[in-house]
Amino acid sequence: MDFYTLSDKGIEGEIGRRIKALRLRKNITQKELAEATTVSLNTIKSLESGSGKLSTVIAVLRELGALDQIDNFIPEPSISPLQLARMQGRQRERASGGRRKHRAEDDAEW
Amino acid sequence: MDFYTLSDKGIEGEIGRRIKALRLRKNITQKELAEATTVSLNTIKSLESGSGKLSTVIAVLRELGALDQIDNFIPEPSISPLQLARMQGRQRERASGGRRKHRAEDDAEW
DNA sequence: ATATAATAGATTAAAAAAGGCCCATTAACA
DNA sequence: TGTTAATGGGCCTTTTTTAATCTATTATAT
Repeated sequence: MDFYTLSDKGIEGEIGRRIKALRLRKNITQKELAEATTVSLNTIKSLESGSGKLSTVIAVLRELGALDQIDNFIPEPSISPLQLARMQGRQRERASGGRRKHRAEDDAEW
Repeated sequence: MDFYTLSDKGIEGEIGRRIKALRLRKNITQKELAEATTVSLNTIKSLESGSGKLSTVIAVLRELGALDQIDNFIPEPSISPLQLARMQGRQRERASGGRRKHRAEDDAEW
């Protein structure tokens, strides 16, 4: 599935559908899920239709036993040897290049 | 990394840190990211500290070129042959068992 | 070493989500 | 087939997020 072909709204909807599918696979009702996560039934409904807070997603995924997926979601970005060399081993804390007239094309170089 | 050992707040923080790391890896400032996603600078700050809406996460991940990760995040749940048989091929649309006195232990059977 | 851009934090108002409640529809049970 | 629990949608109030702006700190380029 290529999410880049979808609009933001489209992606939200797809995520909602998948969460619902996860819940149904465990045969849990929205009400049960709401009670288990201590969020309201309304919030579960909204989430399954695509809108909600990040914290809600996390609470629900925990209850559905799908928390480990988050690791793939936003993986710990690894540092390229090239960058590591350029920065003498230190981690960059701020984006930079601001004082340049024309910012160099972002080097996505690896 | 085992997210189940973290609290919800802890996970939110970790996600924020990873998004920030993704941004820094591309050497983009918060301001630039805000303009590119048409969300405010404030919202980017908040997101990187762990709070925000699902829609904000999506917009930011799109801009950072990490949208494809969502597929792993909440994978399309596959149906087990067992369940498929029980339901005569139809997809379940509602959780059930509600009319039972004591709900059977959720069969996570595959 | 200095200058400055990047970032964190705080405040106020507007927008959206969350929470609680009610009503209508219908999938799934018996 | 009849019953009813599960779900969706609306409405209202409370809480949280977003947005805009300002101040303070400090990493980074020169």
